[in-house]
Amino acid sequence: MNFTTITTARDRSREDSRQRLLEAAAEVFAKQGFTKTKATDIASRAGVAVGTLYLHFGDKEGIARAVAEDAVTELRARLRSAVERKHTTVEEAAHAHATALVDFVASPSTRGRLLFANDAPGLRGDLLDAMAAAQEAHIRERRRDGYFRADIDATVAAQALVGMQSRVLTWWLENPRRASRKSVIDTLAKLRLSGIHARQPEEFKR
Amino acid sequence: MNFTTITTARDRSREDSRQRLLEAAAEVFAKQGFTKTKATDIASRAGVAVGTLYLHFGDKEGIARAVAEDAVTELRARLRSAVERKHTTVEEAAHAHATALVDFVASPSTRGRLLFANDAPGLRGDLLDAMAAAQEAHIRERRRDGYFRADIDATVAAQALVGMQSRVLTWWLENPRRASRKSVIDTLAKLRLSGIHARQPEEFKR
Amino acid sequence: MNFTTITTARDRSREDSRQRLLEAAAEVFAKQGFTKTKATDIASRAGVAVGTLYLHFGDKEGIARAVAEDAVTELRARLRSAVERKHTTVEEAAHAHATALVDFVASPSTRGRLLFANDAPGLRGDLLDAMAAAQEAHIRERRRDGYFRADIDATVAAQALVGMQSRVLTWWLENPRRASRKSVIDTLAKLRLSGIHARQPEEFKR
Amino acid sequence: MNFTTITTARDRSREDSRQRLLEAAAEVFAKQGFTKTKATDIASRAGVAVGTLYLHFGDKEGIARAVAEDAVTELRARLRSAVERKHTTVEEAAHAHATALVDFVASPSTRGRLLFANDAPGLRGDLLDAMAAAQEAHIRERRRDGYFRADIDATVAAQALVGMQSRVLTWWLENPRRASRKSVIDTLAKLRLSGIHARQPEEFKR
DNA sequence: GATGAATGAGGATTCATTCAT
DNA sequence: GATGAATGAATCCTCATTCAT
Repeated sequence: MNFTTITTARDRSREDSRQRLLEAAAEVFAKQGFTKTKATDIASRAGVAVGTLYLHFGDKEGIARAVAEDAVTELRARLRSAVERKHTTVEEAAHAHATALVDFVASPSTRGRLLFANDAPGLRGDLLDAMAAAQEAHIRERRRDGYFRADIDATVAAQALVGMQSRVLTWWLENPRRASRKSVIDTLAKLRLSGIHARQPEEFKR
Repeated sequence: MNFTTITTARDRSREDSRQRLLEAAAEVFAKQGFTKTKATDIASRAGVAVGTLYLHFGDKEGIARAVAEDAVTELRARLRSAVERKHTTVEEAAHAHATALVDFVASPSTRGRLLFANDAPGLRGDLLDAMAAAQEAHIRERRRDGYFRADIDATVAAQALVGMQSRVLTWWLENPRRASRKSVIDTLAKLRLSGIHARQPEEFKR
Repeated sequence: MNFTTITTARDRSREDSRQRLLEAAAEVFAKQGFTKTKATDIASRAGVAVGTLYLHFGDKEGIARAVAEDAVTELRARLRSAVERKHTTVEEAAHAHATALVDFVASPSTRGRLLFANDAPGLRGDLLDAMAAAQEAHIRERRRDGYFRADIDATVAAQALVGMQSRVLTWWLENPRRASRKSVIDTLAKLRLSGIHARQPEEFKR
Repeated sequence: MNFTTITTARDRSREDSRQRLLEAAAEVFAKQGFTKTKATDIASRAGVAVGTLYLHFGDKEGIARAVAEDAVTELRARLRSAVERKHTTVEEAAHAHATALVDFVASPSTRGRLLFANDAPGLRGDLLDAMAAAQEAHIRERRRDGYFRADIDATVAAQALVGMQSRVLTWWLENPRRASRKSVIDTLAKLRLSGIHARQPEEFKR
C-alpha cells in the first residue's frame, strides 16, 4: 500500500488550479507574447479568478517563469533520453539530438513554444543562460572522451549552439512553411557536425 | 567646392536633435530593452523634449526601428568590406568575418549593441530576419563557387548562423569578462568552419 | 467547588482561538496600524486560519474594536484602582494616575499599545471619545469637592487631558529611548497638576 | 520695473494645476480621510487628469504630505506672528497663541482641517513630530528667560502640548457644537498657562 | 522645429471576505 | 468550529502620445 502520492481533495483542487493556470499561460504567452498578455487573459482562460494567479505565482513574471521552467525541464528530459540511446556514429547522435529539439517545439504541448517565443523582459535571457549552462556542462564532460573538440572555448561554444538552435526554432515556429521538419533537423545536425563551409580547414584534414 | 554637406543653422539643429536621439536611444534600449525604456528616458538622455522624439520618429517603435536600421546598415558595410578583402584561405575569410562582427558590437558607438539586445515586440525578429535574409542571399551566391556547402538548406542555415552570432554577441556584451575577444572570434570562426564535433563525418573525409 | 470556569475541550479551544487572535491583533495593529494590517497577518501570527478570525469577529474592524474594548476596560480598572487608593496629597494622586497610565502601555501585555497606536478610520477617535467621556465624568464629579478647578469647560478639558496623555504615550512607545519612564510620569503629573487642579502644588507657591 | 515675479503662461499653468490639486486634496482629505479618498476624487475635483496628480506629487501620500506641509508652514507663520506681537502678560501671550490655533482650524481654508484630521498611515505621526520638534525648540529657548518652567522634560512636555492641542482641535472640528470658540481658547490657554509656565497666573495665587 | 505639461485608457496588483470541505 | 484556497471589485499608478505655446 502506498499512500505517499495520495492528495486530499483540497490539495488536488489547489494543484488543479495551478496546472490550469500553467496550461493557460503557456497557450496565451505563446500566442500573444508576454507583454501583450494581460493577467486576466490567463486567468479567464484557466477558468479561475485573477487573484488565484497571484496567489500561486506572485506576479505576472512569476507565472511566465514557472511555465518556462517547466518547459526547460521537459526539454532537458527529452534531450537526455535522445542522447542516452546508444548511437553508433556521431552523425546519428547529432541527428537524434536535433530531432528531439524539433519535435519538442512541434509537439502539441505549447510549453515548447513559449520557451522559444518568449518576450518577457529579462526572462528570455535567463532561459537561454540556463540552457547554455547545461550545454556547457555537457560539452566539458564529453570532451574527455573525444566526442567534442577540445580546441574551442566551451562557454562561448555553448552560447553559440544554444543561439543557433533557439533562433532556428523560433523562426520555424513563426514560419512553418518556409522549411520542412526534415530540413530543419538536417541543417541543425550538419552545422553542428561540420559547419557551413564546404572545404575543410587545414587543421582538420587527415 | 562641395556644398552637399552645408546645412543651415536650423537644419543643423534639426539634424543634431535627430542624432542625439538616435545615440541616446541606442544606449538606453541596449541597457534596458525596448519594453522597459520610456520615451522620456531617451529624450532626457538626449537632452531634448519628448515632443521632439515624436516629431522625428513618430512613435517609440519608430525610433527603435531607426536605430536598428542604422546599425544594420553599418554592420553590412563592415561585413562586406571584411569579406571583400582578398583572403587566401577559407579560414582566413571566416576569421575576418568573425572579427568584423565582434569589433562592431565592441565599438564605442553603441549602435551595434541595440542590434543584439532588443526585446521590442517583433522588432528583434525583424532585425534578425533582415540579417538572415542577407546571409541567405550571400550563401546562395557563394555556393556556386563552392565557398559554401550545397547540401544544406540555405534558408535554415542562414537563420542558424544569425542566431549563433546574435546569441554569442548578446551574451558577450552582458558578460564581457567571461570570454576574451580572441576567444569569441575563434569560436565563431571555427564553429562556422567545421562544427562542434571532434570527429569528421564520413562524407567530408577526403 | 467552582464550575464556573469549567470549559469543555471544544469550548476551551474556541476560547483559545479567540484569545490568540486578540493577542495577535493587538501586536500587529500596534506595530503597523489598522490600514496596513491584513487580516491574514493577524491570523497567521495567531496560528489560526483567516476564516477563524471572521468566525469570531465578523470583520476586520470587529476584531480591532474587540481589542480596543479589552484595552479600555483594563485601563479603566487600572486607573480606578490607582485613584481609589487613599492618597494624602493631590500630588500623590496625580503621580499615581500617571504611573498607572505609563505602566499600562509599558506592560508586556501589548493590549495597551493598540489604544495609543491606532489609525482605524474612526476607531481611534471612538476610543479617545470613550476615554474622554470617562474623564469628563470624573472631572465633573471631583469638581464638587474642589479636587478639580471649576473655571474650565469640563468637556474641552477632558479632551485636552486625553489628547495629552495619548500623544505622550504614543510617542514614547515609538521612541522609548527619548525619555525615561520617570520623566514621562513626572511630566504628565506636573502638567496635570498645575494645569487642571485648583490648588497649586507646594513648589509653585510663592 | 520688477519682472522677478513674472511667470510665463506655461509656468502659471503648471503652478495652477499644482494649486488646484492641493486645494482639492485638502478638501477631499478633510472630508473623507486619506484612506477613503481615491486619487481620481482629488483629480476630478481639481479639474485635471489623474496623471497630473502623479506628475506633480509622485503618489497619493505625496500630495497628502504636500498639503500637510503647507498647513504646517501656515500654522507656524500664524503662531509666530501671534506670539511676536508684544504682550504685557504671559496670560495675554498664551491667549493669543490659543486664539491663533483655533482660528487656524476654523478658517475657511480647509488646510487647517487636514492637519488635524489626517489619517494617512504614518503621516499624522510625522506631522505631530514636526510640530512637537518646533514646540520643543521654543520651550528650550524661552526657558532661559524664565518664560517656561525648567523643572520639566522639554521633549516630553512638547509632545504633551502638541497632543493636547491636536486632540482638542480634532475633536472640536468634528463636534463644533459641543463647545464655543471662546471656551476652547480659554481652556487651551489656561491649561497651558498653569501647566507649563513657571509663573503662576494671578487668579491662582493664594 | 521645439517644448514639456497634461492626458486618461489600460493593466497590474491587493486584500477583505466567503464557503465548500 | 476550523480551514485556507478562491474570489473579483476596487484602486493605484504608468507611460505613450498630444498639442497649445
